[in-house]
Amino acid sequence: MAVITYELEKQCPHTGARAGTLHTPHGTFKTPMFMPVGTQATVKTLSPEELKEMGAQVILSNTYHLFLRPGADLVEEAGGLHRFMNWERGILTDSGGFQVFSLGDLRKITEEGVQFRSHIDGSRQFLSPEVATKVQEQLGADIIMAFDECIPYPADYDYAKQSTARTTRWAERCKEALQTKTQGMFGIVQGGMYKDLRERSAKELVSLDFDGYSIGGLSVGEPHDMMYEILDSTTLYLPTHKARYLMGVGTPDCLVEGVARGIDMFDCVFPTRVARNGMAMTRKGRLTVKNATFARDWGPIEDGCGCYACQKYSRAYIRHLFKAEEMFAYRLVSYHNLYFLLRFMHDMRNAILEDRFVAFREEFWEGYQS
RNA sequence: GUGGGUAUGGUGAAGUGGUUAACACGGCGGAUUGUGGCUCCGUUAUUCAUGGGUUCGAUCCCCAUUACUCACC
Repeated sequence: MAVITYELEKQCPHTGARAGTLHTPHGTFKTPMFMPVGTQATVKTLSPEELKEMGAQVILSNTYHLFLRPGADLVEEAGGLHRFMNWERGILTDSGGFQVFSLGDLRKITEEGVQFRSHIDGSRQFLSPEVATKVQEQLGADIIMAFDECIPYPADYDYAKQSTARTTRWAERCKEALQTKTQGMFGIVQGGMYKDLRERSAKELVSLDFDGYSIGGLSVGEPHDMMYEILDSTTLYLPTHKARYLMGVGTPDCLVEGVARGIDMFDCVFPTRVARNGMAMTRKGRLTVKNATFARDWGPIEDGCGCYACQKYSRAYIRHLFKAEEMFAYRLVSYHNLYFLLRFMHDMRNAILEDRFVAFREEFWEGYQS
């Protein structure tokens, strides 16, 4: 019996949208879901209590960062990530594959794994399917990710082809390296922007029988339409009885379209990162609270929002905090953005369950300005 | 009171007798999608304290005024 299982509750008859539940050792969660990102064993600026109160279910943390600091041994000694960071709900750890490519300097990739320099102290480091799996076992997340290579965009066909093939071989090695019986593992579909490579990657990973499937290498700079097309030609080959996770996607428009294409899980730094830069997310689109036009705006970030920030503080006050570079500014907008997205996913799920997802999608696009 | 020095955008400051007056910070916009709170991009002085003069031409040279500043009494 697998530790991570997905149960399909309802599928939209007109689109690929699905509502379901995800069973994990730390609880059963509702999908489609958005997973806040807590890179260094903390969702920046927010406490676990706050995350719970806004309805966060699974959060994502990071192998790459925790491997470098404080180290997997230390987290294991602490009793695992859940105890270390005081989060009793679900945790998913990214494998480090993406970070090695986006953060590490002087990386050298071989069949064996990736050599890179730490972005913290420049020291030489090495990650491979076996190391990443071992580290993630020590971290103790409910869901661990296979070690992959995220192909940049654009990438030529030959490179994408050989990289994707290697990611598949690495996935196989991750599966073999996995020892624990209390953690599930997802494989990551790659293939760049090439449909045939996506198909092949998906089919090969499915044959390895993972607990769920991630779609990686998207939202890396390609046009949205291209991403949607590739999504369509990927989910086609994924089993319906397992969770599908679109990595790194988190703007409302992409979430709606991702859900419409049968995605169950998403994660993204977007809501929390832009929050720290003074941008709030709303149903109508982005709102740059630090803009001068809000200097004397006494209303909340978003009318009708039930979040703590909107209940208690004005745009004018939050703008002031940003101009003064006060930390509370980051907290308030991070809170709002995550609350907004979690609420948004919740609403989408209900729409699917109540057979009105198509209308939900239409209404969304009518009111949203990207 | 006497003698000297300095006056350039919101701030700190470069600069030259001759088309569009550096740069930094700040301000104002924008970017941000498997997280450095970082960063990146664009924009921001019809004008060089005020008034007069020299000159074909003055932010730059001369005079006066004003302000600030240093030294001495």
